Amino acid sequence: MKKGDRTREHIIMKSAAIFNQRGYAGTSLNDIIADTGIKKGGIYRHFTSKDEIALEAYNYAASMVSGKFAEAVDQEQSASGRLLAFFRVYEDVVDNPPFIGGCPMQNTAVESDDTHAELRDRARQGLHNYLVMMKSIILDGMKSGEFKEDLDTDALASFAFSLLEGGILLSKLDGDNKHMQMNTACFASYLQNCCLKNS
Amino acid sequence: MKKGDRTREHIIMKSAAIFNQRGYAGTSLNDIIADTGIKKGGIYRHFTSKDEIALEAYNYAASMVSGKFAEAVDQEQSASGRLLAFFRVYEDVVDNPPFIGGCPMQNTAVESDDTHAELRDRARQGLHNYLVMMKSIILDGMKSGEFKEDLDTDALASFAFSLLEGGILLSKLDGDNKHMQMNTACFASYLQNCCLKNS
DNA sequence: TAATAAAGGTACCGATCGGTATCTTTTATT
DNA sequence: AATAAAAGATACCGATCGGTACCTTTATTA
Repeated sequence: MKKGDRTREHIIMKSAAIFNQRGYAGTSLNDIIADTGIKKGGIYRHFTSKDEIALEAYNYAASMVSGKFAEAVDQEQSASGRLLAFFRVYEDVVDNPPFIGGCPMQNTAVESDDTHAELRDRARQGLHNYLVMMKSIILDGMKSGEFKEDLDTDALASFAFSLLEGGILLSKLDGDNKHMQMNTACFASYLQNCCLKNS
Repeated sequence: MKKGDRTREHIIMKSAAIFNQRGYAGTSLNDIIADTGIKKGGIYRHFTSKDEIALEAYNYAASMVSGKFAEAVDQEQSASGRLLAFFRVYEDVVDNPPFIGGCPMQNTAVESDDTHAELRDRARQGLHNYLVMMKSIILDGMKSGEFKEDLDTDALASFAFSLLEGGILLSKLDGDNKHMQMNTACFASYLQNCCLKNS
């Protein structure tokens, strides 16, 4: 691996952290210069524009989070456990989120939905991927006999993911993990009382 | 009412729409000038800074939404109906949100949590107000016998509000109200199966 | 209607924005 | 070790940023 490639990765990692905390419009090249220690000329050797940095940075941040999701899901056997694993990744969103600044999909969705079509489309694609993952978990649970057979997979996936993202929002804004914790407990009891076969 | 006061309100209304769509960092004074038709000198006669405009604009947008919440809640008699009324306000978040750009609290929370302390504090105060409202509705439902007596009001309020905000996020990002609709249905069935007295 | 206060427009300020041309230094290749 | 290629720093570009001084116009009051 060449020096330049390592530098490029370094820029992406550092700027991903800044973009995920301050947003696209709220991040300037001088912020990136300050955090990477690389001057403007050095940065623009590896990227053609701020836009390109932002897109690469989003990919990096999103892949970090999805890696932690996959890791948490793989540790669980039951469908219920796998759905709840998503919540565990964000259980300490206040002090130890899977990526600094919180959920990249959420941050990008909220900032870019009306302003930056390319970033919004990536967030949208991420959303679809997660919903597909969750629906697949739910379907497995139905096939294995863990869940009732008449569950609406679309509805349950949207429900779970909305609750997760909403919990992240509330806990980050309040500076208190309690909202995530209570949501996780409520979702667990919902699965128990409304989705499990013997309920 | 003097001319200047009307102009000030006009600036606040217009800029509230811009800020709620593009965010604080993403909105420039030239954007406000373009939308209001008032030149910089005219604007700065009524405000001391972009910050002051943004804070007033947030108050305006937030009050618009909370007015629609109050209106929707007042139309319902039961505690379940009142909780579901919050969802109805955002049932067509894609094409007809209570305020253009979506939920001001959500937008402000996500953009300003790491960057603009004053705006973040207003969003945080708004969150607390809504949670208090919801807890009060739940408590009323418990007292009236509609709800079980052992409900955790904090948990149910966080749960409901998280689901609402998460649904707004998903539906706006996806450009499809279905997530809000499914969440509303799921929440209704949760109330039915887990909160009502005879369940 | 004349005087005065309020409101808004014009033109500018220094700072910062994203981006580029060019030069020097470092790295990799032979 | 010599040389070529890659990487990074410096210095600049025009445009736009938020903000202000000052002047003209419009409302308001006497």
